Amino acid sequence: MKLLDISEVSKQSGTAASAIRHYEEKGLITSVGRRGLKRLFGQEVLDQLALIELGKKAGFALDEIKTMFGPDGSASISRQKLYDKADDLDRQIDHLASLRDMIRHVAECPAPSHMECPKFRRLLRLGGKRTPSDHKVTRRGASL
Amino acid sequence: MKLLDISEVSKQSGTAASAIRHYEEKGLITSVGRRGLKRLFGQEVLDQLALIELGKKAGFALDEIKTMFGPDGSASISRQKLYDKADDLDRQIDHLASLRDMIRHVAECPAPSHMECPKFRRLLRLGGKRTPSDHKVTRRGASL
DNA sequence: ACTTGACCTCAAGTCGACTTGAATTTGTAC
DNA sequence: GTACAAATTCAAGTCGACTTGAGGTCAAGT
Repeated sequence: MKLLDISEVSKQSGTAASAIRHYEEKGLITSVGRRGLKRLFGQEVLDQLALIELGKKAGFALDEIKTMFGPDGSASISRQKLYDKADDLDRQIDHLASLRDMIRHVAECPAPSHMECPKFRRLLRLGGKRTPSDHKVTRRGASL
Repeated sequence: MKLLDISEVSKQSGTAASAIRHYEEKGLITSVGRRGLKRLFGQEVLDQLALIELGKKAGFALDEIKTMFGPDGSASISRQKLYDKADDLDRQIDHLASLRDMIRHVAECPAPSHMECPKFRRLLRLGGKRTPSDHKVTRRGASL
């Protein structure tokens, strides 16, 4: 298997070299060795970085990402914790959808002040509170 | 209309007093006056704080929230910008949904290593794909 | 042999959103 | 009129995720 130096990894992943070093230091990824001083990485690091990127976009801290998927990409974590995280995400998705609706509404509503618009106020209340009942379909396009 | 002092606002909104002061300093909210040194707020500040909370949950920076809804809660911003934000949110929701699917999958998949599971890799690629407007994401959450 | 440029380490800096602490000023309660 | 809790200001600290900078090392090309 071909080994990559840090600039190669950086180029292919779009992640800054300094960030890659940072991730290694934090234990999210591992270099397979060195040539002189220079780190060498296996191909799998690209997948791991993609995973890290995704986790970050989802708003997880590096430490959380690290515990979600083990250092080798395997799940060393309890099922329950994973389900909890998934539920967290569902909640966060609801928040985002609320805000999106609210913003679209603001863009269209003719009311002089948004706070005077009952629809807006409803959306606001909806976004701030947690209703265990409503499971909205928020995702566009692709199904699982 | 009844006026609230900061501790009342804090209690009713669940926002720390220090945070409320911080928001005022940044211009996201305004106190309507003082009694001695003490700030007095109108009822509307509660709605504004709810709005700020929501915006934060959606991953927006305070400055962004400030420009989204004017100081008085009115939209002083262009429609186009609002639509753009809404689109950002849609994109972010997709990311979250991808990660959620991935996590649920990890919790259930029997494959020895997730990277060996084609379904997992598909989900990873799906979540990692770059949209043209997707520059450096420095902050957690949405760009712009 | 030597210069170059990519890479290294380690410390310190940055940015956003607050929090914390110290010193001070009130309005109210006794 | 004095004590007290609650507010105030302002400066500095914290946390996460990096970035930046200074100074050092090394393999490869000329």
